[in-house]
Amino acid sequence: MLEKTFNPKDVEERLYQTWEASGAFRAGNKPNAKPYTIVIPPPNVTGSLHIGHALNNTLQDILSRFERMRGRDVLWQPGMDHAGIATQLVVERKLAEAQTTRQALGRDEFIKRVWEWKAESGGAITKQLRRLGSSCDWSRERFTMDEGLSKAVLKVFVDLYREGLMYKANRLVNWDPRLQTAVSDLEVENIEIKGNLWHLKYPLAEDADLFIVVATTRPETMLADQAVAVHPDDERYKDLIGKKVRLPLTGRLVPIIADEYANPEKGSGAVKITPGHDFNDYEVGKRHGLAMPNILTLDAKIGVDAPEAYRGLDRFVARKKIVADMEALGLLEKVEPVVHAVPHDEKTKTVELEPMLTEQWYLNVKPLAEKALAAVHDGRTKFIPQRFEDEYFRWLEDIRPWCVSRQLWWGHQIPAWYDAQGNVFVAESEADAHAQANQKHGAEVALTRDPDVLDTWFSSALWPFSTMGWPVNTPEFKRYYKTDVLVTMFDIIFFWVARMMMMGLHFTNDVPFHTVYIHARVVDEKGMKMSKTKGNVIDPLTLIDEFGADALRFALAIAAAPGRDLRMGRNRVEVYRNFCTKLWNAARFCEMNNCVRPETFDPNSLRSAVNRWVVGELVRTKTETTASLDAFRFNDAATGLYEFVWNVYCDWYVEFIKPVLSGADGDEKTETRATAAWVLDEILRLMHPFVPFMTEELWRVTGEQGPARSKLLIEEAWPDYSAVARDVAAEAEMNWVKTLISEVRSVRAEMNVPPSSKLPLVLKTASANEREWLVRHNDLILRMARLETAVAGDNFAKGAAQIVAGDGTAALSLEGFIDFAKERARLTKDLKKADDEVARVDQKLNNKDFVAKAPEDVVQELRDKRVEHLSVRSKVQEALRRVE
RNA sequence: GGGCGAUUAGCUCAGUUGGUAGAGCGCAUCGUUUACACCGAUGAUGUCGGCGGUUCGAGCCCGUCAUCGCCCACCA
Repeated sequence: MLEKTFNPKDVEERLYQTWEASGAFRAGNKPNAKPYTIVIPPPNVTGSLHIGHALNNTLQDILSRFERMRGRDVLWQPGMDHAGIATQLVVERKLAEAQTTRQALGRDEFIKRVWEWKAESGGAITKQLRRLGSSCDWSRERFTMDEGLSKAVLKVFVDLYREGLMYKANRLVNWDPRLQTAVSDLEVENIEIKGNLWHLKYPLAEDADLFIVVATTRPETMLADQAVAVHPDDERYKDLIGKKVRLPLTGRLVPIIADEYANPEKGSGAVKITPGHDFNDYEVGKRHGLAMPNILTLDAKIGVDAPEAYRGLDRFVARKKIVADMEALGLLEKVEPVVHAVPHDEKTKTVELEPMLTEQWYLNVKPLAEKALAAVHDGRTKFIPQRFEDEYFRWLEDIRPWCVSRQLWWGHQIPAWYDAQGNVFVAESEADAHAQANQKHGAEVALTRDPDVLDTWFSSALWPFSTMGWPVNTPEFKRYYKTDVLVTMFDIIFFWVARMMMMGLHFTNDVPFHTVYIHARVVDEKGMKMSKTKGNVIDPLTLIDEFGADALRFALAIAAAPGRDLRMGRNRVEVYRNFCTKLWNAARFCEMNNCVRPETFDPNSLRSAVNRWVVGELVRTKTETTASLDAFRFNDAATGLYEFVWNVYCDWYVEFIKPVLSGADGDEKTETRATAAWVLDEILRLMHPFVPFMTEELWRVTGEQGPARSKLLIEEAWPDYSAVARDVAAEAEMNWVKTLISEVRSVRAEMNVPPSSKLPLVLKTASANEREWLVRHNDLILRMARLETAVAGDNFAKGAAQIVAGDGTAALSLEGFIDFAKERARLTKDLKKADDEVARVDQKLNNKDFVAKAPEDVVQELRDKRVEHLSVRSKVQEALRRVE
């Protein structure tokens, strides 16, 4: 028995456990089937499920369940990312609460604590993914810091080093002074802030009364100035090139140089050059062989190489002091307020990053990028929507070396060891490094390992194949790689997608996936990006608690236009909870009317038109749903199902069959019960990828009667209706019925008769004055009677006939009406088709411009067509007359 | 500065090769007659952002402008 309402809380957990225990999620269940693989974008181990995850995983789950039902051997590979910086920060915060620091614990102990923390709370997000219904193969869950994945990381690093692509270099890098680590170009967020452009006077060495004015937003860097640059063609400064200025505050002499980098239009036209603290100046410095001193410490304070007055000052304090000192010296010409973009850390957006000269590991990604570009250009991997390919191309075409080292503790430690002389030995193991060192030195020497770890995205880049056991050529790797589709968002195309493409192609010689589906970005109801600070975050778990996972999933799926913003709010989920309830109640209707699944059911042998019609609509819906999912049009698939369930099955079909089900027993009633139950069953299959919990529960309860179910719904097959003939006549009849009913509805409105929801019963429930009207319009009655005969058998017609005959104005013969209705529907349709064709042709031919401009043979062809259509038309018309 | 996306009913959005504008929510009126008030019926509401072009015909194609959003670059 079905409860009056569906209570998600009561069934979701139980059903999930049933599924998991059944082994339905496991890959390899169908060894002879074609594999279908999705690797999950691994959530951060520190993470908790947010609404974006909910969308991402709903879509993956829909695909997984759909393909599983279509008979594929599905591997949905789950796992988590160690998320270097994020995780380290979380654990450090915990340490701070315990009044200690990672430095106090030491590296090994700290790492141990991180693993402990991971063991404690690391499962949170996977539990939440389960609540959503995600059918991942949990037996294959991976973590980027697992032994196997770490081995893959080591091998990749060492191989790239041996190929000469991985190297160490001392360069200017984006430095986070708070975390004290390098970050990659991608992790820099430029934020516009209000600042000042200070115009500083630098006295010439030869004559302190003469000045050259430089403009800067960062006066504190003048302590490390190495030159003043002017444009070689700048008339104002031509004579000064080669002379020297005496830097105020430090008293150092630096040259005035000519370099095209100086832009005469900007500032004063002369620019101070600080190669150690600015990316452009760094290039200028290299060109002119300038020294590159660093006057900042790693936490962005003024360092020991600066004049004593400034040492130890924070960079912003030093800035104020330097401006004040310059002003006091009369060397501040003017201050101009400017808005300019300043690099910030991407995570908190609160720390200004500092260009810092440090030694880091770099990966020359250029050769890898070329392969990655080619693979998308030649279509081995395609993006949905396609426009993201352009972004991908743009980034890869202009790619710069990837700074892969991070000065953190949590992550994959770089497999490089140094001897006392600083020689580097890169190896997959310490023993191997020692072996290399021994060979070089001819004796055992002490080695120290590089303390740095790799960028988190380095291991993420290997995810599609490292999770399959690579570099070992495992059966899984052979079977499930390459994967089929990557479902992700546009914000990590560069961070992750492009890098997986590069690494995948380089190390496996194949693309990691043939399709990249870029899903929407979920924003709040006002279109604002969700963020904790704004307080507009919608918690998917709260929504699941309130409306059920099914409602949330359907709400996400039906709104899932790729690559755009998706506004999500509570009331949207409510709408689809209502839809789920509607389906539940349709099932209750069937149950109450003893619509039990028959032992066998042949959709082709149905006699009643309404049953044949609903089967046809079902077939159409299945075809469209399949096509939509094949094309990743989740919204179209969901919309089609919504409309079929609500507008076709509930609004029309259920209403139409009520009189039959309440009528006398007989073949028609038996047939209708069977059809109602069968179509409901098929709805459950089609809906299951979207709404897995409710459909599985309905599958279970409806299985309590009729033939026993052999499988869970999750294990069932996607419908195949190739043997079901679509009954065009039944569809035409139903369209006719619907048209007539709307005629009656408008008549009722005209007559001011209260509308009724049970319109197919209009004749039975007619009020006295309505009946009177109907009698007056006997013609319409007859038509209703005829069509209802065709649709629902004798019951309707009898009802109609009773009304009419009861008033003594008409009597009705029922014979021949079925054939009549069918034939008429077919002919009317043909007639309309012919009329449309003729009208279309006429429209063209009546257009003088067209006739004048179009080529002769085209016009003649249309004339011939017109004649042809007219002859068809007259034939059809004649046939129609005969029938009527 | 360069690029991309959006602009359709009060709100949120569909609209797949150009052919008479759609849904849900909301609103108004009515209705508890064998599933469902998390419901049913009916109804009102649109110069499809502006202007120009191509076409017999444009929400859809082209140009241009406007507003909003995103990405990249610059950062003296």
